[in-house]
Amino acid sequence: MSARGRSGDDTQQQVWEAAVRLFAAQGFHGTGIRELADAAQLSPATLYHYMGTKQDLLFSIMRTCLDRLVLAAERVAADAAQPQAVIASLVHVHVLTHALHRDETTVVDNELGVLDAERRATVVQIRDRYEEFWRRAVADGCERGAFAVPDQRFARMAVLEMCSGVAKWYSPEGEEDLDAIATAHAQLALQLLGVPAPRLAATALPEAADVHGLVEEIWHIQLPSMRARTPR
Amino acid sequence: MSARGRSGDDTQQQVWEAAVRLFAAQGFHGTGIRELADAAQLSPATLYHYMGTKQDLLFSIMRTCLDRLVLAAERVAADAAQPQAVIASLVHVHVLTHALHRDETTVVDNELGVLDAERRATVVQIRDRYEEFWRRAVADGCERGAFAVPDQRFARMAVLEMCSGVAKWYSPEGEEDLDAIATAHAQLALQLLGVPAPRLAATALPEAADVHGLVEEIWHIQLPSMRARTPR
DNA sequence: ATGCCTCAACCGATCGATCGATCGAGAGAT
DNA sequence: ATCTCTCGATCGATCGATCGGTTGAGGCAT
Repeated sequence: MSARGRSGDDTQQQVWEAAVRLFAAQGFHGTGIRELADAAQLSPATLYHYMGTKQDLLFSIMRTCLDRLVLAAERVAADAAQPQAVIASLVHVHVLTHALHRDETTVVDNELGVLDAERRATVVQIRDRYEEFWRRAVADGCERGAFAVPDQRFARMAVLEMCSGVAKWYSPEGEEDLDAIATAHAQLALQLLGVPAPRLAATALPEAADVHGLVEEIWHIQLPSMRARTPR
Repeated sequence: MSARGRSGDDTQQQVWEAAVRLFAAQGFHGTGIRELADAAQLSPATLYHYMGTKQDLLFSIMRTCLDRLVLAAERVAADAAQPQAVIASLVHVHVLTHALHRDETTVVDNELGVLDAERRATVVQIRDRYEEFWRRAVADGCERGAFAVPDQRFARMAVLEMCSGVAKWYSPEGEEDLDAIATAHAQLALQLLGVPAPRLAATALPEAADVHGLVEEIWHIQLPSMRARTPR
């Protein structure tokens, strides 16, 4: 299928990984074409065969990452019924994936301004679709009296920011179990939303195994068997 | 004091403002020397007289911004006694200043990786000193039984992220009153920290006027007289 | 099997533009 | 006379992107 070398798919993935790593570490404008080509083990000219322009590459990264989030949110929202359960699942998925893909998160969050107006609008639209799931979950919980917040918009942005922030400090070398982190953040999110302590204790948090299956399918990854998925 | 033109202090400030605006909008590497000089109404050579190297300028911006935050946190921590009041004041100051100086916040948060190792370490050290005030406030509240969180570190990072996030969506053209936003976030932070609703209602939130004085002094700005500082 | 064709994969060389930074010189104030 | 401030001109390096051209595997007719 190819002339001397890796298959196209392998190369495509190497370009993706190199770009995400370098863009996250040094920024889009801080990463040169030659540097990117070296990291992907290609010549600059060959790199263009795969990525189009540099901005094309950035755009495809952002689009892919956000599309996956939207897809996951659709599934979660379709499954769970109680607003608390929806929030808990959204938080679990968000925290899990943002911690596992810190570099992607960094790129999506920091380099939006690099895109031209048209592409930025496209990306923002996908992001808004994602946030819409959170908006509905918060509004739903408030209507049913499950949540109590001074302002729904503030609360939504606060929960989103606090979950995305995990990508800024999480390190896989740390001792914390990822599911424990996700569960703790689900609890913090529900507390932020004004769920009283007694009712919080009675809330059934999502099964980690269910979330894992969803994440593994959409992100095409194999989660390491995490500790204590089914306690002894 | 100068040859034909503004005074040195004025020029310095114009460089600061141009740099903060451009670095925030296009990133450090995305902003050229000539572009920066144009925005500050200087020639590229004159620009170097004021900023040193480009990275010197970035470093001084970050240092100044974070020093102000630390100074404000020291004052707040010295004034208030109850952990709830400390958190509420920290949140109020943080939200107020991050909303009023969105560009500074963007630069400090996004361009840390640009600095060389030594300067980055210096900046991180100041940031850590700031976060230490939050750590103590959370720990204090937990020890006294005022707060209830699954993990103090997670809670601290969550509150910080949610407050900083205001800079990402706040617009001065919006209808919301800044003090109302800050107060709402103080309430959300206390809820996140597990303060039960009844006790929260009984908590005295900081007087907006006090916080305003602190902010005006440290940031050298004049806050517009805000609506309903003393409700009729 | 053999020869031929096509096309994705790949690259050395190089384009014009821009990058960050510096120099020496001049202008004006003290 | 000295010092601060100003700038046009220009440095070498690097930028993103494109060019023409080589390679070799897979398909096809013989």
